[in-house]
Amino acid sequence: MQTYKNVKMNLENILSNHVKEAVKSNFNVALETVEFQATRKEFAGDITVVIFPMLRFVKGNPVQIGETIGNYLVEKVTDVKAFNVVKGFLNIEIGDFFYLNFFNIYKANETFGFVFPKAEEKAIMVEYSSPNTNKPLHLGHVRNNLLGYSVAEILKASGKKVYKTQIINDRGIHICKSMLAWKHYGKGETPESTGLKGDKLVGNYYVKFDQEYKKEIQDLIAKGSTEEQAKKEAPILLEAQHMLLKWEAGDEEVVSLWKKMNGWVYEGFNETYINLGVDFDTLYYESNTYLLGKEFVVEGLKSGVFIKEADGSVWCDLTEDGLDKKIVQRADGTAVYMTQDIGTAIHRIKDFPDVGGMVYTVGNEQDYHFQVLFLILKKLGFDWAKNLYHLSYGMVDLPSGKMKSREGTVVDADDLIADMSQTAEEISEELGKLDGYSVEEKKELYKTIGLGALKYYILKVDPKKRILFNPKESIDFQGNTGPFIQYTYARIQSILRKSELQTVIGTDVNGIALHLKEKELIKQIQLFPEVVQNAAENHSPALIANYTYDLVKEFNSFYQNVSILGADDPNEKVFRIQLSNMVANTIKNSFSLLGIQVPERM
RNA sequence: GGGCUCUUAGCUCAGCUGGAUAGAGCACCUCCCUUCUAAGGAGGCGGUCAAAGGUUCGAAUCCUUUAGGGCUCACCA
Repeated sequence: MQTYKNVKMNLENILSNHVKEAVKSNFNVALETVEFQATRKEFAGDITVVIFPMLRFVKGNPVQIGETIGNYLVEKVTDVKAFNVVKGFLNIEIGDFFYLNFFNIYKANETFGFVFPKAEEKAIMVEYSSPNTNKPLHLGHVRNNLLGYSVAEILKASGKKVYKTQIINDRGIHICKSMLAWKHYGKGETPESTGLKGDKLVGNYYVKFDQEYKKEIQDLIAKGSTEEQAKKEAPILLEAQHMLLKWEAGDEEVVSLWKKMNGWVYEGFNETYINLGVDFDTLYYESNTYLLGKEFVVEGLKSGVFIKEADGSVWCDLTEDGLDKKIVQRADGTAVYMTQDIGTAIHRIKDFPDVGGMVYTVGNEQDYHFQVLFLILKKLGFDWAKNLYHLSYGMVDLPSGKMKSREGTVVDADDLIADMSQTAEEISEELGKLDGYSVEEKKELYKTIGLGALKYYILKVDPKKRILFNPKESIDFQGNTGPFIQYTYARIQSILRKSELQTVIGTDVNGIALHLKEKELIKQIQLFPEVVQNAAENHSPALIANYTYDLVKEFNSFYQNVSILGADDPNEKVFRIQLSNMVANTIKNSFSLLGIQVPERM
């Protein structure tokens, strides 16, 4: 397994200088860098020096150069036990002491791989979720939430202070539509009276509006209107537009209905967030921020970043940067989407002065929007504008194609979570697992497993790629899946429980000779900090997911081929038990970055 | 049409500064439960890395062109 080619274990740091010295003393050339990679499994060795890049500076045969460096290292570096050269690759074998030493380091540091935030470093604000308040969350939001949450956790683990936030789109014609339909057809229904989740209830009225709207269009067409006319003139639509105006004017009745229905939605959303295991440190509401950016339009005009047209509209000319001209304020003086986002960004920095950058988790259909937004903020002269990142992700497709609310092919988030638990239950029952557990314990476990499957299935894919969400495969528990990894964790816990029952004698770990599988495991664990940093830099939970899978595969192979509790030497037994514990610990830490829980038994 | 982006095994995906014979899972075929949890392990089958050029000692990876898919180019959000 060779997932991370650029292995930067401590080894690399140790060896780098020695290799440079070897080249210096033998060839009288000062190298700036040395290229390392993990040794392929079919060759003996732990780490490999690539000789090819040196050929530009050192003249000669790569094999001979490799031999020379290898001899030097064996002689001078205690950790280097042996070497072999294949073509331009110098494979170095490391002594067991290095691994045993790492083993002792890890034992003393349970949060191995996590970095604590430095006080002087700026915080990062991560925005995700950001739904409309007129309908329930669906599969697309699930991807957004999981990605945003996970990236926030990964950034934390990499040593950043993080604020999680969202902007709630609580304003606009869409919520008026639900309100209107509820007023006309709702008969005073509430979540309590219907037993429905608030967001579901409001969503139903949004659908109801659409149905009535369509009916009215048909009626108008029957009476002789064109379709285009009818779409614009349907009474219910006009009423909704009127309602929006009243809302903006602060009409008491409209505002109180708006507050009531949005309140229902928030309660419903919260339930979904709790089920998904995501949370927020601070919230922003569009109804509070939509007017914000305007003062900076004035500033931008002063500094010449923006230009006012004859009709009064304000523009930002980005043609020199290869983009278009972008409107930032309408002729009537009202704010557009872009203005609002400018205002919100500035507002956030004012609220949290320790924030020095932001991550926006928003679908890739808005790539252009964010490119423009970031550029405008730079032009306005904010120093934090260079630390903005659009965490852009692809759509979630179904085997039947795109999700379309009109065609009823939208996968509801709550239904999805419930389905996953249900399937976890069916499979577990069939396998006869968990016999003798209480109903509550089982229920909890099914949820953990079902959610583990869902989260892993979504997070293991590179964010920028589209996901094909195949319901059948997403609940698969074999192979590269969340439950498979959870299962391995649970199995290790079982080993640890059993090991407690046995009297374990001996703790002298230093005397033992390492099995190949044990070395592989330790190497994989050693990569963890590097993977976390890499994932943080690339904003990619997929790196964490695939790393964990590799680790688990490595462990399973170990588990099947090496006796843990039945080791001959008591010291070896202790070592293997503790090594298993290290693996479990790493799985747990790694999965916590994906927001996935690990069960003690399953 | 302009811009951005994706294309790797039958299917779903890894492959991170260019390195050794391109890797997993699913599916299909062989083996392995009297041994710490078989939701597991060992192996087999399966590839023109969309296509063609170029750069390089070396390209799935970088550059150019082409084909196909997606997104986007509103005084909507």
